[in-house]
Amino acid sequence: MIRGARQASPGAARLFRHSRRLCSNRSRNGVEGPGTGKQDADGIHERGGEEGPHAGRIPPEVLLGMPPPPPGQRGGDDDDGENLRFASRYRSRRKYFEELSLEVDRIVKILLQDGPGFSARQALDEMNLRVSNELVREVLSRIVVSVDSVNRERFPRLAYKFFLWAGQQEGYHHSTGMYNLVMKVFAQCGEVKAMWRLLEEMTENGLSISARTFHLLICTCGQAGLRRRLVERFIKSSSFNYRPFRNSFNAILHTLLTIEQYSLIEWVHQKMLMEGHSPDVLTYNIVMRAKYMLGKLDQFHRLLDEMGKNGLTPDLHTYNILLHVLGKGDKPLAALNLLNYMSDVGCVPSVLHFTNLIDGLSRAGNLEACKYFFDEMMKKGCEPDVVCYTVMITGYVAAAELEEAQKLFDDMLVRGKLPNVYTYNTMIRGLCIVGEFDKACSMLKDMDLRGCTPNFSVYSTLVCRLRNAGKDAEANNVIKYMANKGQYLHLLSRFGGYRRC
DNA sequence: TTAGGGTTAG
Repeated sequence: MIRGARQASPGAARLFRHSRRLCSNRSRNGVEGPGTGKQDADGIHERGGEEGPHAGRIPPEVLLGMPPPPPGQRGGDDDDGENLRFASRYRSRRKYFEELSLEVDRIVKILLQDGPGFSARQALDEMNLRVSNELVREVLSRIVVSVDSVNRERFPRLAYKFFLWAGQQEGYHHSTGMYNLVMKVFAQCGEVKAMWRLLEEMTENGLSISARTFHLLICTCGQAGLRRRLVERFIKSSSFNYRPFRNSFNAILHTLLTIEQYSLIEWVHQKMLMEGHSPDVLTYNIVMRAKYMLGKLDQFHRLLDEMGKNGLTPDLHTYNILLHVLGKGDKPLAALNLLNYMSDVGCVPSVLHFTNLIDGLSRAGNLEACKYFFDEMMKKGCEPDVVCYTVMITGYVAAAELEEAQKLFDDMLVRGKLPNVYTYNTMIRGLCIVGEFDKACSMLKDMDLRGCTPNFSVYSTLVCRLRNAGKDAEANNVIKYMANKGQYLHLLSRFGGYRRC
């Protein structure tokens, strides 16, 4: 047993599981199911011993970004040579990734042993590795996904030790992406000062700074004042890799949108105008979304007008937000006109547009219009997907029309659309609302049967609703069910014993 | 990381 691994936290165990995680069948909600591999006494999963086409390693077709050609599909004498070349390339790439994965395993083991009496640096030197971008990225990525509350002091040090060592190897230079990965480890562990030091180092080394760097840093700024200062720094920075200036502003605005900093978007937009940079469609779309989120609908419409006056043509994103706004404002007729207009100007509405509209209408409580557009969408040959179904179901659940919700739920199964964790959560909540607790509980099991791993919210919804209905025994059964599967044990305390939610 | 859509409760 390696030293270091003996005290392995679940995060340390994940360091070894990560490559398998990539090749395992992830559940539809993106939440890991319980590990199925063998475990040793320390909780570190052994490699191998699995069956199936993806056992133990990243499927090469995933890494290659292309599927292997199905046997027989590329037949014909002329294709034989190409098939052979493809197969050979495929095999050599697979071998490369298998070897890479083994090297990463060894490096991780060495890093975990680092401490008094063991120099990880020396052990890494002795490996005589050829350091590549892929190798460094994979090691750092494993650390990123393995950080937890137990190792959050140790892992940044290990990551940085490896990062420093790798940066000193001949023929290898850290890229912006690699700095971002270490920064991500620091961010996860609250090492804010270290992140800023890395930023300085990137600048000193002449590396460009990306929107990702900005994203990582802005998330560490707790105060609005700090966020503004960071924005200013990025706008002025010659190493920020977006030029001309409008693109720098747009990159910043877009990042702010992803972290829901709507007021800051307004501020940056004003700054952009004051500095004389003209907005483009992307700028308008982002700022309009921010205005909508802030409830400033008058300004939203003013911007829309202004956009047209400035000669900018709305794009599919503009239509998306506009349809949602019309739906939320319960304006189905205007929405219908807009959909027709979109088709006329060659921007054919997609399932996303219909979903956005239906979502808005459902929030406005106009289920009749939701159903109308849902049917219209299908008439136009646009197949509703799981999100669209879920939006419709959510509308019916909100109106406590469970029969309709159930019909849609059944319909999506018939049409081969698998419900996901959002859909189940909504159905379970709806069934609880109308007092159908037995059905709600059986739906939880149905999820598992269909390979959809419940997330903690699903359990939480069910437990809280059961408790609020005075069904403490049933609630405890759900908690036991969850615990028996070994899921979310670290969150068990949130249920707070036997009290009501 | 220059883009789109969905749940809940805390």
